Amino acid sequence: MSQQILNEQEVFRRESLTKLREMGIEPYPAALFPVNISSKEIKETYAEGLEKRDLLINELLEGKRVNVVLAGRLMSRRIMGKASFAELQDSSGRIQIYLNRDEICPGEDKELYNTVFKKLLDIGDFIGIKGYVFVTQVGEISVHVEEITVLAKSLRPLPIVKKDEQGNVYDAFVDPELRYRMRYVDLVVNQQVRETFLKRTKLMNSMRQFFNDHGYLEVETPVLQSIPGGAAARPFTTHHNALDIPLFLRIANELYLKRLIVGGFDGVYEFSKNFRNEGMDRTHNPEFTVMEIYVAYKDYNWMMEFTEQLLEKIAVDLYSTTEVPFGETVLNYKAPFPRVSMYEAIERFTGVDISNMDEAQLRVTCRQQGVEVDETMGRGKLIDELFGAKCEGNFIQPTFITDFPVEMSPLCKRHRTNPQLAERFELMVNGKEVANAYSELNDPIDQRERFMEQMRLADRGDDEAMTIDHDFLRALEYGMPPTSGLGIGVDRLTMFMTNQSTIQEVLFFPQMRPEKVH
RNA sequence: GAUUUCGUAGCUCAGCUGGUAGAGCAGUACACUUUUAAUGUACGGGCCCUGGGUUCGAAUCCCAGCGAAAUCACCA
Repeated sequence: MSQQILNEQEVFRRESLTKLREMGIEPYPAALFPVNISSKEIKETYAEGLEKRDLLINELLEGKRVNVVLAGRLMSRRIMGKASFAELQDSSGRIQIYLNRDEICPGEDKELYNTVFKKLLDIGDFIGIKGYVFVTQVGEISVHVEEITVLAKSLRPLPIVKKDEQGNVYDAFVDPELRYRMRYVDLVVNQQVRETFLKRTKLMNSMRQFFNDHGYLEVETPVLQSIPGGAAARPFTTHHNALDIPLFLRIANELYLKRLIVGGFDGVYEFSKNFRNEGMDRTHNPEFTVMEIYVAYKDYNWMMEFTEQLLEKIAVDLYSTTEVPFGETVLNYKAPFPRVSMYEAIERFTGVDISNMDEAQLRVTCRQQGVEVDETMGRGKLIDELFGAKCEGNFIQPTFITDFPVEMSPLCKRHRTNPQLAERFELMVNGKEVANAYSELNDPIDQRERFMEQMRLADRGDDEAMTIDHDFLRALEYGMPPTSGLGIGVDRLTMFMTNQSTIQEVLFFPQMRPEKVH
């Protein structure tokens, strides 16, 4: 057991804790506190229709007196002798509270105000108050406190962020390392961080509602998989002791959802935490969330319409408009979105029509366009590189890119009119991929061949090639109806919908190197 | 993985060409019965990320390490 080294302020707070107990006040009481209103409800309910003069003189208010019980953290104090103002922060926001010594301590004993409130309580402590609503001389809706209860003592000083009348913020808690490592502090102190995460939840709820309204079923599929399929990525590996087998954290849930379509469900979706053992940067975290949905008897054209309706709904649910600011621009999610085929996109941004080129011609074209390529790259990979380098970043407003090379899409049905292409689209927003969808490959023989092709790639040294999943093939052999599937990067979509430029800002607890202990 | 920048009080930050530390907020004490970045007076608070080196002397210069951020590379 190592001795915790306390700074001066932590020592004071522990002393206050002891003194509270000596006074017979339990700093961590067990009983519930009968909260009956939130700070936001008070402000919304009483904001209108009350003349401040009417309310200022409390005696005049006897008839309209509004008793409230609320609780939260003490976030600031302005002590003026026998009266004090403070701010209480609950999950809905902050409200000013007013304490008067002789009202809190009606008898001779003034300890509760003089000692407990003024000395032993600190910023960050949880308290409960009972009192009534009033409006101050300058018009701020406040709570006049009649009873105060200690609910939980805070032993560490919070960063103090102050704001002036113009809304300028002083001493903001901004160090990203501290904010990510101690997200709880970040959330207490930075209102806008809290807003971002509320929007994230709203976004996911909006998606759920959309899918449920269509009658699709939310399901759960295995996170621990013995064959990490459905995507091309390096997995995290683990081991099951009882079975004595290696297991992998899923890199995708696609193959399981398709098994459920085989099983007879019309539409299934899952918010899937996926895990990929790859690099981290401002758009990649080792664990991340993808929403995948599979709908039977549909194709990728249907899915495009479904996707743009979904995105439009999300924007409206979050902002009551389809226009969402992002960085310097405004993204407009008003459906329909433009559809651009990959060949068209490449022609638009390079002036070269590659639709009839073979591998050798493509390699020359790439080099002419200044795209680095090597001899191991096949036709599909070359097109992908060309698109990534020359086109991708140009699609700022929501745009569907359609008809990818079939080699890059081993789980996707061949295009109905061009067997070199796949019936696949990606939704690009702000130059980044947000969603990916297929007319799903349901021909078991073609699927087996595609897996074999992946194995050949693996033998050639492509460590991202997919592993063959025999049970999945068996499922397809029983028959999967024509199906369209869609995957949406929830973290990335949240970034775009909340105007954040790093994934860390939309994950409560982004992956960090372990903190050093000393 | 590469490059660059950063790491000083609980928080936000100063600290020049080397002379072992400052401010604001927060804290402590006192005053103050409607303040709101409350105010006034006084006082505390530092392994200057860690470890080496150069030097009479290092927060400062050099090297290494640890952590973070940005850019690039990689990456369905």
